Amino acid sequence: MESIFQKVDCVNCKLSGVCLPYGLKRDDIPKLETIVKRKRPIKADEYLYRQEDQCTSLFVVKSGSFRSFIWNVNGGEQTIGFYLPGEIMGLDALRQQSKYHCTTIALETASVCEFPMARLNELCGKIPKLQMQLMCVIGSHIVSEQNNIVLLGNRSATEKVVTFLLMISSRYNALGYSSTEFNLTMPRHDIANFLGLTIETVSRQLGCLTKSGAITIKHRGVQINDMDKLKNIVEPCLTKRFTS
Amino acid sequence: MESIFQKVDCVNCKLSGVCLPYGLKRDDIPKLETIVKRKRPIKADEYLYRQEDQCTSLFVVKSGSFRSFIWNVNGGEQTIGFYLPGEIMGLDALRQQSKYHCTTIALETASVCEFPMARLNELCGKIPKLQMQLMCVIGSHIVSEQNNIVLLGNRSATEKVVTFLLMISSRYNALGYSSTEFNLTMPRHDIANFLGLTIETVSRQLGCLTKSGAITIKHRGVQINDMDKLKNIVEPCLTKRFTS
DNA sequence: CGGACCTTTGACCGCGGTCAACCTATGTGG
DNA sequence: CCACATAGGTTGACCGCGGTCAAAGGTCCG
Repeated sequence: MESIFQKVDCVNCKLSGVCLPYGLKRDDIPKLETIVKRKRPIKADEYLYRQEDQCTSLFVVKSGSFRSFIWNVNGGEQTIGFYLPGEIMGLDALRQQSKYHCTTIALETASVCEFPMARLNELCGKIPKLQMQLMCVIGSHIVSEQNNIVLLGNRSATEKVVTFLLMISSRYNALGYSSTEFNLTMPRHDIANFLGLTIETVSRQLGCLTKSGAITIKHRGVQINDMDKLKNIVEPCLTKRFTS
Repeated sequence: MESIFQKVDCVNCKLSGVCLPYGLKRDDIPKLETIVKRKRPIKADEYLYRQEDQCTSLFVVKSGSFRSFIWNVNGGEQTIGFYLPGEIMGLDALRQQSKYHCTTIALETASVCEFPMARLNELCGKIPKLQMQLMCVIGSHIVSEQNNIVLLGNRSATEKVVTFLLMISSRYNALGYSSTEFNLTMPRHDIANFLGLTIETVSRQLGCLTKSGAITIKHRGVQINDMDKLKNIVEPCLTKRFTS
């Protein structure tokens, strides 16, 4: 039986600019590669980890996309985030010896790189640059969670949906993909749940945006026709205060 | 002129059980103490740091309480969290060389311990236990931010207000204070803004809870008379699933 | 081609926002 | 000590956004 782990090659990975090896010296990268596990592909709706699992590893999306959510006490779920290539998952695992605080599943066929926390911590002690990059990645994650809180705060349904589209757009853009034409890999249900809205409201908002000509929607496919119009919806009076 | 920094004594600090020195060997603690700055008290409404400031330090609340918020583009603010003694602030600073992503102000006269990131990172390389504890503290912070997202998701005004009271209650309890009688250090405006509600709605919800006998409110003072009633509001059908 | 699932669209209504008035606590100056 | 001002908090009346319920259209499976 073949190993489920594939050969790891961080140097030639397209995501090396945003992942943990970033900034490392050339001869430090092999040290990191030895602790990375690259699992076999994960199919749509398969669990990456569950809320009750002992948490031991961080994960970085290599391809595909994921969704994580928390079971609330009534059995319902609250989606807390979506993850695209290069993004880190399982940061609750920083508290070693504890359990994951959320469940993460694949939205489509996907693959990840797995970093066991114990060995990563150890390596951070030896490679200061790795420590710095880990902190940087964690900091970015915290900032993006703060942005989610702002998104869910005092915002109308229109603002939420538009902000969501713009967030996805800029994340694809950062990966080198088109910022104006992309596919939503998650069903409406997940978007609605994430935004604190209902499926119907999301659908209606997308309908309105389509009628206004700002976007074109075909099922999961999104095309942004008027980026400025979208930005003006979430930032009605763009002052000079933040033009830096 | 006297130094603005007071003598640091982590060993005798009441918060040592939740702060960064936790788990360290006795002779490692002085090393940490040398990098901590303890600033003069901060008065109500004074800034601890601002959104545009270069970020260089983490802070732990020593006494008093804080609120942090993000300016949105329209000039309004979105409160993203409240901080009680022992809680960590300024984690956006993990991305060194960047700027704080939110602004933090004191809700009342307060004091903090300041940990410069550069020196803390350095020390983490030398003291593995410190690295572990830092990761643990960061992990807890991330988990609590995830909980905030769940709080703001698909919840009614009643659920939000009750959850807020229970969160504050359990945090005071963890500090060794009463979980049933405490003062809210923030005005209604901040609570409402944090929960994505209006002042009037928060006030009405507190009014209803008072009428039902579950709580007694006197201005900022809260007394919880029926903890179970509150818990049942946010967890209507408490199944055996999570009784662990 | 049938069936399951996802998505859209419409009609209705209730929760929570908005506006306004009033109440309460605290502080200041005469 | 009271008169007054100010900020924070409460309460009521009204109404619109978005949730709920229902039904119909689309898409992707086998």
